[in-house]
Parts: sequence; structure tokens; C-alpha cells
Amino acid sequence: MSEEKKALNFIEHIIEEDLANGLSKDKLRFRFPPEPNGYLHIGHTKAIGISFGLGETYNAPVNLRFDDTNPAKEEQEYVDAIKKDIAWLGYQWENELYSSDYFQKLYDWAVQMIKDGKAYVDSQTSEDIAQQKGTPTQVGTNSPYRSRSIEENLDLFQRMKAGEFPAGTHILRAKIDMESPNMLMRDPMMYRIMHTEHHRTGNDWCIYPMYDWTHGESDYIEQISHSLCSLEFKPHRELYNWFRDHIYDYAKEALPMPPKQREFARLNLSYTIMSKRKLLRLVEEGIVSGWDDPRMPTISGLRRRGYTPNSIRKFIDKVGVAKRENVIDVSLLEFCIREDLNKSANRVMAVLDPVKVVITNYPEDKEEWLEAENNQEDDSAGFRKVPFSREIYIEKEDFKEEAGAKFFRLQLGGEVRLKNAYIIKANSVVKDENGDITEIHCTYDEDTSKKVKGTLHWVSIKHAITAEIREYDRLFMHESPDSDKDKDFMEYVNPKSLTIKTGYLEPSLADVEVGEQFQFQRLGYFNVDDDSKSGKLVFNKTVGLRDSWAKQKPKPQNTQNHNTPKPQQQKRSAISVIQQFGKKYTNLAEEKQLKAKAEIQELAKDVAYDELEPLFGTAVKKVGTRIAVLIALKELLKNGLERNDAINEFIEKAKEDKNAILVAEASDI
RNA sequence: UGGCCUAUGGUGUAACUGGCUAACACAUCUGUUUUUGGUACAGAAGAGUCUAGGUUCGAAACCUAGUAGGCCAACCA
Repeated sequence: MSEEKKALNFIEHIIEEDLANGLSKDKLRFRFPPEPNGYLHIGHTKAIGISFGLGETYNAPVNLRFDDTNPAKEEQEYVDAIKKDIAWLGYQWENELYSSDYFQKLYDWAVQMIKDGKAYVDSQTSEDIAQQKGTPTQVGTNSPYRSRSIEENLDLFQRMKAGEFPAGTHILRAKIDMESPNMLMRDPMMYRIMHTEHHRTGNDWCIYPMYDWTHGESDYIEQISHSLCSLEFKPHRELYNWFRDHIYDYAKEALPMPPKQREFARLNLSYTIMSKRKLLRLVEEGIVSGWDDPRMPTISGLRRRGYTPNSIRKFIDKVGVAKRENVIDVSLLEFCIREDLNKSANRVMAVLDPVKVVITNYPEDKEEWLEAENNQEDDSAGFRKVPFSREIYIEKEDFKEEAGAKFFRLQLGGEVRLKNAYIIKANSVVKDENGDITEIHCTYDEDTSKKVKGTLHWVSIKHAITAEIREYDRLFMHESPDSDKDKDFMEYVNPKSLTIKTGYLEPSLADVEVGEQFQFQRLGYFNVDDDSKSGKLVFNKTVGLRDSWAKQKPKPQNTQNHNTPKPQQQKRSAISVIQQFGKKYTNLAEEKQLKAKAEIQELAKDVAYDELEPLFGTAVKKVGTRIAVLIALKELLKNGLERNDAINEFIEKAKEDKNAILVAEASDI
């Protein structure tokens, strides 16, 4: 258990502190509370990872509670999908619960609150109520119904429940403070009338409780110790506590643990969106094939794409937990899945963009079954046989008639190794009337011990099987598609996010099963899609291999411009380089300091006084920068700069400094 | 114009709660190994912690002011 202490995140710190202050460890209890109105996405995985992860580290129960208080949006389909996704991720919930289980209890407590004068029935239109609510910068005003008698409130509320009123005619409100700077405290709504059938309670209820009232008290009923949610609920905390503290008075004997809410920043992933509403739009408008389209950031989409539970959990672990807004680069997610699949996926050969190679000195009717290692990262993975014959496919990209020494692949007159087979040499090409290469004629050499620079994957044409290959690019062309308030995120949809190809695969893949994962050697990781059938295989590209060769080539497409040169790194002005030296100056060894000084003096020739003067105001504690500025200034003075008040003042201040180097430099004028 | 939250390399998180040259991961760039331009290994570059003051022997951390970003006015959650 003594794994070296990992840095705790702020939530873990809070729990540790609570434990240190006397909270018993067996009182710890968490929950994950999705609303069943859509599919879970990678963003939810963070919340799942936090609460279930805490459950695992503290060996505490974690409830799965569906926050199902809005029958208009919620469906059983989503409940099922959510359960499936959480289980797939490998988490186990203690209890499967529903806020709707607590409707009666909540109702009873609401009645109690009315009796205590803490809640009242309002009978205005929603417009009037919104009007009286004020704005964030303007206080609200009291409802004319605020001072109804307890008897009247009780009567009305009971009749609301009994279905005597149409929707929208009455609501129940908490009586708090219409002048609170927190809008949520301005007499928030507790119940509304909805004559809508609920997916679990059917037509038992026609009044439904609102989130703030329901959520916190559900936590309380379940005796959750720490209720963790995302940052936008921070302002709700005051209300959460208000409800909780009142109900605690009614129920503290039976329910001794008052839960506490804490908030963390939600996950954002670059080049995608996380809003359920917006994801739903992609589904409804047919941009994607469904919630589980492999391009979707949903858990079901990632699963279909070939992401493993392990890789996702690893990812969540790596992104950490804090309170500031963040955008995680997709490359981190890709790193996690590559790392996982590298160890587990068997390697096979598939050619996706073929060109024919004829090995002219290989007998026409000959074929050999050569041994190939399944996975060199896994000794237990074993070997298989791959057929070789006179005519094979290689990738078009792997051949050039002429190329430089940095091209390790096949070129005329050059040699290359065929993975698991022989070394071949390209002698000539056959072209069609357009000048496109249709065949490459090669000769092979049985001596495979030779050193050659490149190794290609290939597939024997007559043995190859075909498959549909689906390759994906990012769904959006903008790093944060929904961040622009003036533009609809749909404008950033990448029209080329899906490419379908026919691939030629080695015959060992003839009877793969849905979900199986492979590395197509030199190309990437692929899995068998749900649509795949024997005889009509379909593969998804999960993620490509890292490709340091591709980075060296001039980029042909421009959709990949997230690696564009950083503007600051272009060319730096002399003054900024001087500042740079300054930052390190006092940390440098003496010898290096002299070198830095010489460089600053050199750079000073390219610096105008106007650039230097603003730096005179550099904070006292940034001694290095002041030294560098002083050194540069001395150069300017040496070259004829007139002294002025600002300069004199700067030098005088330097002479009085605590730092010896600075004083020395200043005195030496 | 109000209230609340946040600010640390390109990105994300740390820094044992005020104490060594600000750490780790991804990304980037070099090498070495390699029958995957993958993996692995070795290394480099990149941050005075938003700014300005202050407290302190000592501040990324504490205080004040400012700046920037986020959240808050659904009978949604």
C-alpha cells in the first residue's frame, strides 16, 4: 500500500482534512448523478472518475443516482445507455437509485417547510416571476403572494399535487431573500406543475421538484459525505446549504450526515464539444450516424472507435482535477490509447492505398507461408503465417521513382525490406497513359540478413481479403468550436471527418469478430466495427501511429494546423532576449554570467533607448532583469546616449539594492 | 453596474501548506537501438508562477489594488 505518495488534488485534500478533523472513514460516501436525458461523454468520464475513483481509493460506496426530475426530457433508453457505459468503464456502483424514489419524502418535507413559513405558493405567470427576479446587478422584488397564509399555501400545494390546476398556474417557492446578490437565493422554485408521464413514476405525480431542491436532499437522504460537481454549480452551493440546513432540523436523528458540495472544473477537449444538447443536434441533423458514431466524444462513440476502458481511465487520471478552466489537447487522449494498444494489439499487415509490385525473379506459381510475430511487445502473443507470392501490394506512398537519402522507402535502384519476408530491389515501373504507376518491377534476394534502411508492410495480392476501412479526422475544424458566441458551432463541422476506403488485408483476418483490435503495421490501430459481418468486414481506424516522418514532410493539408509555429517563437527582438538573460542571470555560475554579460552587451547595440526605459520600472525583486537592463544601459551610454532623470534615478536605486552584483554594476559607471 | 470563482513552460496538473536551481505528463526538438520512420532508451529546449505594491530573513503560496478569463437573470440539470 505504500505507493510513494502521489500529489493529492484539492478534493482529496479536503477529504483528508475532514478525516483528520474527526470524520470517520466509514462515513465517506459518494455519488454520480447523471440526468438520463442523453448519452455520457468523455467529459462525464471525469466526473465519474473523480467520484468512483474516490470510492476506490477510500473503499467507500458510490451510488449511481439518476437525477430524473424532468419527465419531459428523460427516457429509459438513456438510463440503460448510462449504466452500460459506466459498467464498461469498469466501475461498480453500490446502489442504483433515482431521485424519483424520493418524491414522496421530498413532498412531505416541502409541506413541513410551508408549515414553518419557509415556502409559499406563487400564482403569477412565469413572465411576472422572471420580472421580479431582477438581474445580477439589480435586486429583485417580492411576489404579491409571498405573504399568503400558511393555511392557504398548504391548501394550494395539496391541490397542486392533486391535479386540480393546469401547468403554469402555480409553483412552490422557497422563501429566502429577493435582494440576495445570489440570484439563486431569490425565492427559488421548488415545484412546478407538469402533467407529463414520468418514465418511472408514470402518472403518480403532476408536480415535479426542481434540481436544487431535489439534488441536495437526495444527497442527504443517501447520506453522501461529499457531493462533487462541476464549477457552474458553485453559486448553487449557498442554496444547497440553505435547504440542507433546514431539512437537517427535521431529520437529523435518522440522517446525521449533512453532505457538502464541492466543485471542480469540467473537462474540455480540443476540437470537440461536450454539450449534450449540441451533441444531440449532431445526431438529429444527421451529421453523425448516432450517439455511438466513432467520431462522437461520447463513451459509446469512443468504445466503437476502439478506445479501451483502460485508456480512458488513464486519460482521466492524467488530466487531473482543479478549479480552472481548461482545454485538454486531444493528443493526450491519443497518447493514452496508443500506450494501451501498443501492448495489447496484435500486429497485422494491411495495405490501404495499394500499388502493385511484381517480383520478376520469383516463380509465378510459387507461394510461401512465412512466419510473422504477432506482437513483439507481448511474448505470449505467438506467431502466425503470412502468404507471400510473386505479386504483392504495397502502399503507394512507400514508393518514389527518385528520392533523396532521407527517404527510407522503396525507390528505383534501391533496396527495402518487406516485413517478415525478403529484401527487394526496384528496377523499373510500368505506367498507364496518364503517367500513373501501375506496376513496380522488383527482384528479390533471399538473404534477409543484410542491413537495409527501410521496412515496408505488404500483402500478397492473390491471398488478400478486402475490407471496408473507415478513417476519421476530427469532427470540428476549430479548437473550441462552441467558444465563439457569434458563431454557431455547426459552422466548424469538418466535412471530411470520415473517409471510407477499401483495404487489402492479410488472410489471417478473415474471421475476426466485432470489437477485435489490431495494429495495421506502420499505419495505426484499427478495430472491427459493429457493422462488420463475416465476408464483409468493416474496420475503424482508432488512431494512427506516431509518425515522425510525416512531420518532416511539408504538410500537404491544412486542416492540421494546430501545430502552427507559435508567433512568439518566430524571431525575438534584442530587448526580449536581454530580458531572457536577465531572468536567469543571478542563477548562473560566474563563468556563464560573464558570457551572458558579453551577449547582453552585444545585443544592446540593437536596442533603442525607448525600448529600455519601460524596464526601469521592473519590480525590485526581479534583480536579474534589472542587472541585464543596467548592463544594456551602460552600453547605450558608452555609445553616446545622454543621461536623463529616469536613467539617473534607475542607477541610484540600483546602487542602494541588496544585491551585490547589481550594486557593483551600478557603481561601475 | 453586483456577487462568486480562477490565473504556474505550448497544454494539463504538482510543489509535503511560507523554505534547496519551481516538479511530472503530453506536445516539441536531438541522438541510440530496432525487420514498424512504431516501441524502448538517453538527452535538449521551454516558466522568476498575470501586473504593481506590501508583509517576511525568505512568497508561486499570505495581504491590497489592478488586469484578464469564467459563472450567475430556464416552470433545465
